Amino acid sequence: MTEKSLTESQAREASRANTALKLERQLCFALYSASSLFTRLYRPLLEPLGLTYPQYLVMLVLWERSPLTVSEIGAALGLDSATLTPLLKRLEAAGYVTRRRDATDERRVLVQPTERGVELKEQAKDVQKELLCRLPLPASELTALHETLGRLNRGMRNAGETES
Amino acid sequence: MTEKSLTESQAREASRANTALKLERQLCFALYSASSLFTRLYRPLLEPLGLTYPQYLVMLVLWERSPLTVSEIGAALGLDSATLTPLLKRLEAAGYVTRRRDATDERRVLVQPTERGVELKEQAKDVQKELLCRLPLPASELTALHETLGRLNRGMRNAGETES
DNA sequence: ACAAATTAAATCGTGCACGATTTAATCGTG
DNA sequence: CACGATTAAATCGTGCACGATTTAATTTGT
Repeated sequence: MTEKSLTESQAREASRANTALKLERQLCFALYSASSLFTRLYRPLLEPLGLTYPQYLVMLVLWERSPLTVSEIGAALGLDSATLTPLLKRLEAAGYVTRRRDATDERRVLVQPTERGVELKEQAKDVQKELLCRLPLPASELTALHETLGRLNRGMRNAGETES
Repeated sequence: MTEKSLTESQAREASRANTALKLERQLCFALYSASSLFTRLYRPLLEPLGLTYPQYLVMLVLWERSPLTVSEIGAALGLDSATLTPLLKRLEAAGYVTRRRDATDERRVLVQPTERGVELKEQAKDVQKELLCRLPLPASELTALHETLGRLNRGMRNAGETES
């Protein structure tokens, strides 16, 4: 390799790398903003139900299957007991869930929607309908986004487990 | 419309609506998880630099252009002074930025990387390279994701401004 | 059967996010 | 010029997120 070709090659290589790094920086902003804005879109609609966005996510999990232990909810959302315990206590205080020790294993706490918590599911559907109207993308794009995020998330979960 | 056809039509309609609502619920999880996992992937790499992820985002903004006022940083990231003021004070305490009142308008505070803060930019590039390796998607998919998120974010920003 | 290891939840400290309010500087209009 | 309106940042209170530690129940190895 001559001096010149080496320099050119290095320049091309550096340029490609810089493009990739720039894309990644843009992705930082895009992902952070998307998550914040999505939450912000939900907040005023959830407020009348007395739910914050993380509380809503927990209720979504519990509406699918219950009772669940704190750890099971945590596995579904990627949260630990330090975050969930106080959140669940607030949901309990609001009358939306019950928390009780599992009789067969006293270490576990079983969480389950109350009757009021189950009723909330129907009101939440109206919120979801309203939000869908406000989302500016066609369903096809939302599906594509969901799939891409799914691949990304699976990969990131692996990267997290496999790390040194 | 006969009883029967009405019922069938309604059933199809309800089914389509339920599919859309389910997609939206899945998107809630996917977006929330993606943002959390992305942050979690960055965290151990940023920790040696003494930066949290939000602090890193602020530095990314300041590396592009500075000095900026608190409001300008806030506009770039969708954050208000209640969040930024303490964060910037921590960055200042770490020696990465300076904060000073704008002489031409004493209401504003100008924020600017210190020499140390500028040096950090190079170390951050190594972090970005490392993270890119750990990301499980090809550049083409990352680009597509960035574009889709861009459309979504523009739309959500409008929806937020236009709301009742 | 029992001690050590493991597991589940709770607790503590720090930092981010945000609505609401406060303080201070600037601007606009009479 | 002056005074009310606006703007910028800071402050306060509440809730989420997470690393690290603690407490208590269960499991494992002998």
